[in-house]
Amino acid sequence: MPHLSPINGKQSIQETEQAIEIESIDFFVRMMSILGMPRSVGEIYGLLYFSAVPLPMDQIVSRLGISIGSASQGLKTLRSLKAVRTSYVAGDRRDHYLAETEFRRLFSNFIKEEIMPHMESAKERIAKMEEALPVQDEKSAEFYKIRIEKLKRLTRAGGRLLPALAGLLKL
Amino acid sequence: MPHLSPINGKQSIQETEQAIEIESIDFFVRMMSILGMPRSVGEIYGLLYFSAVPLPMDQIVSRLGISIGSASQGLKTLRSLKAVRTSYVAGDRRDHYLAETEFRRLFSNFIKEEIMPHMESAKERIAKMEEALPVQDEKSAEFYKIRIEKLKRLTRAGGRLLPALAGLLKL
DNA sequence: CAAACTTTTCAAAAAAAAATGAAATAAGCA
DNA sequence: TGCTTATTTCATTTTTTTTTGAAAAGTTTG
Repeated sequence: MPHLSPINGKQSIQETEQAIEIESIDFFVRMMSILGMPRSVGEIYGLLYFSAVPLPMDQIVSRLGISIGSASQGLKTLRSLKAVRTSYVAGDRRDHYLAETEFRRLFSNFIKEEIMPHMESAKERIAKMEEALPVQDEKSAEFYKIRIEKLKRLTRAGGRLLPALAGLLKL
Repeated sequence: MPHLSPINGKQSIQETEQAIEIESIDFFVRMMSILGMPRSVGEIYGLLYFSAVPLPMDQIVSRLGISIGSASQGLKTLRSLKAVRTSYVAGDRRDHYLAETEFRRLFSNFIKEEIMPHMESAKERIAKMEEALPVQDEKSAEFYKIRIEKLKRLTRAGGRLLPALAGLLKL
């Protein structure tokens, strides 16, 4: 293992920053992957989260060693979740990106964008089950009704609880 | 499109059950995929959810048209989440599976099994950041401290809120 | 205990998801 | 406007995940 520290054994400021950056990227890559986001999205957010200055895309590309295609796609995703925003930097025509660090808002956007649309289509699917049901008139009909009712309660509860969740997140 | 209904235009009980089964499988395949579970797991649960009788694995295999490997794997996953349980059927040596339909409990198990372990490793990663930090002693140290503090609040809130979530699920 | 049946495991194949990079497009500047 | 730089798009490649199927392991019962 190469010797990276100064002779006195203390790590330089750059080394500290680099160590934190690595942990941050690791942290958010895993976080995002729980939420079903690709690695690159986690990497970009992790890098920006501990950057005091807004970074242009080419900096993101070179520091993370990812392709410009991935960076562009990842930033698009992060923008749509409002997890990053662009900040104007005088005398530079590139977009510069900054991490949005208010997790409550991020979370709320994620639920609205990524989860709620599924709840809608779930409701449609339950409606189809109910369309099919009424013909059924033997004893098993009761069983089906109960199971469908459970699904309805689940989606209703989900639809109410999930958007309210962000509010519960007292950070 | 082939004519599947009887001449009177009403659908048979089997057709109704099949229609509901299809919607159920569709419903849970999507549900599970939000939670990062493979298609086969959703299919199996969707089939069992609307089955009044416990089904043995070979029934699951033949009705879903999946391999026995997938079925075995999927059932293992579902068992570990306590989303299915086996039920004894007299005079049959095969295991018979039944869906657990109490979503509150399912949800709670999912969080405990799939989410909480990540929260633990997140805490370890934050600890590493704090180890790296103290050397840093210029003005930017403050920035890092604030960001790390935010992460700590996030993981703390997550660790408390997520396990409590199932309790909020009033179905 | 051995034959018949059931289930699990796991290497290989197939499918799905993500990353790449180059061409196309867009946007700022002289 | 034309030149330069920045960004997006998307067909292709790479990587990861899931499924398959057959062999191994495990069970039950005659």
